[in-house]
Amino acid sequence: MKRGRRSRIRRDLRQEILAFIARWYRQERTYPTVREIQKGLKISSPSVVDYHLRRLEQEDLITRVGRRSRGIRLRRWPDGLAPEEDLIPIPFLGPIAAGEPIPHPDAEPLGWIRIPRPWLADGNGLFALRVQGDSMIDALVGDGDLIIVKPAPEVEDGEMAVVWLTDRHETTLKRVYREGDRVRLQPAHPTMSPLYVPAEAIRIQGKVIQVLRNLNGLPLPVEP
Amino acid sequence: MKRGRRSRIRRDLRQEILAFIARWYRQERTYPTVREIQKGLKISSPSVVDYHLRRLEQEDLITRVGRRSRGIRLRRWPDGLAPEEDLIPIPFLGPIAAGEPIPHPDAEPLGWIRIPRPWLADGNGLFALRVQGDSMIDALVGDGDLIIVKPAPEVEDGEMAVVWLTDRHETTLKRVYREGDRVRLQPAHPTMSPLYVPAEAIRIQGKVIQVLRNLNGLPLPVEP
DNA sequence: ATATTATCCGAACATTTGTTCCATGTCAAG
DNA sequence: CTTGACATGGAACAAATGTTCGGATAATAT
Repeated sequence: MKRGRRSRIRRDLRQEILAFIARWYRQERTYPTVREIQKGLKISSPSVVDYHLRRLEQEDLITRVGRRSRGIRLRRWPDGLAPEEDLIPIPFLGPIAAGEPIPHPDAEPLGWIRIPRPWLADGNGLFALRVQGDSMIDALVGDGDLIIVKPAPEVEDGEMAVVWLTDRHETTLKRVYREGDRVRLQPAHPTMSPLYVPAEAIRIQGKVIQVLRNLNGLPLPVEP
Repeated sequence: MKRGRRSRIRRDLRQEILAFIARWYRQERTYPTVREIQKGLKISSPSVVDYHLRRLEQEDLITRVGRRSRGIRLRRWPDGLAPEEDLIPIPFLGPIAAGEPIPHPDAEPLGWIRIPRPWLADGNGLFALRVQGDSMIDALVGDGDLIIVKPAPEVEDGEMAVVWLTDRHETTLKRVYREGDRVRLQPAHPTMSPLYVPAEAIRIQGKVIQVLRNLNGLPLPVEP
C-alpha cells in the first residue's frame, strides 16, 4: 500500500458533506452521487465519503435508499441551507378577543398558517391570531378574521397596532398617533371618531401587518 | 439473432414514457433511470427506452444531462401530471371602484396573484380585484384591499356578493337576502342599516370568497 | 407490390456508481 | 507512552446505468 503524505483530518468534514448535499440539491433539484461529493469537496477516496454518509445516517440526518444511484436523501436541512420555500409558516397562537390581552409571542403555537413569501417582507417573529367578536370592527376587522402581527413595543405614527388598554383591560386595533402626552387611537373606519388616552394607559403589543378573511363559511385553514 | 414473437408496436409509448417520468418525479422527487422506465412500463429493452428518449429530446419535451445517472429532465409537464403546486395563480383584473362595474371575468389579466391552495376550495374561474376607495367600507373592505371573487349569477341568501346596482350605476359588496320581490342588501358592519331594492334593480356579479389586506404600506404583490 | 420510415429487440460494451476491504494515520484520554 | 475511537487512503469488486450496434419487424407511403 502506497502512502503519500496524509492530509490532516478535517474535523468538520461531515458537516461539509451535509452542506454540500444541500447546496447540490438547491441547485440541481436532485441529489449528488458519492463521487460527485468526493470531487466537489476534494476528498481522496469514495470510501471516505461513504464512511461519513454512514455516520450521517446513524445520526438520522440523511437516509439512503437501497443501492440506487443518487440514493441520498436529506432528512433535516442544515441551517441556512433549506431550499427557498414559497410558503412561510407562521405560528398561530389562538383567538384574540376584546377583553383579553394577546397571547405571549413565545407561547406554544396551536397550529401554523402558511403565508406566501412575497406577501411578507420578513417572516421572522410574526404570529397569527384569530379575531373573535366584532370589537375591532372599526379597524375593518371582523369576527373570524385572521391577523398577522409583528411584535413591537412601539410603532410609527399612523401604523395599525394591537393596543392593550391598561385601564379598560381591552385589546383593540387602531392607528396610533402620539400627540404630546396623550395618544390618539384612530379607527380605520373613516366616520368613526378617535379615542384619546394618556400615553401611559396603553401598551403597544405589535403591528398588524396583514388581515386575511375567508367569506365562504370555512375559516382560513390552520394546520396543526 | 434470435427472434421470439414480437409484441405489437405501442403507438403512444412515447407519451407513456413521458407520463411515467412525470409520475415518478411526483412520487420520488427525483428522475428515473432508463432501466427503471423500462421495468415500469414492461419494455423489452433499454435501447427502446433510449430510442424514445432521444425522440423526446428532439421534440424538446425533455433534456438529458451528459452521461449522468438519472440525467433526464422534464421541460414541459404532460397534461394533468404537473406536480401539485402549493400556490394557485389567480388572474388580477384591475381596480374596482364604486362607480364602475367590475371587469369582465374573461378580460385580459393585468397580472396574477398566487394564493395558497388550501385557502381555496377550487381555484377555477376565480379572479382578483383591488378595491379603490372607501365605498365598500361597510362590508369591512377598505381602500387597497384585494378581493378574490368567484363569478356567479346568483348567490345563496346571506352570502357576500359583488352587486351592481343598475339604477345607481354602482358596484358594492353586501350580503344578499331575497325578501319577496325585493332584496335586502345587508352591510357586514353590524350597526349599518340595510338597503332595500327591487329584485330587478340589482345584478349579482359574483361571490366574494376572500379578502386580503396588507397594512405595512406595500399592497399585496401582484406578479405580471 | 415495393420502398421507406418508424419502431422494436437482444446483446454487448463502456462508464458510472455504490460498496467493501484492509492498512494506516490522527487525536484525545488515561 | 499506550490505548482505543475516529478518520483517511488506495484499490478493487459488484452492481447500476447510459449507450451503441446490427438486425428484425411493423406501419405507412408510393
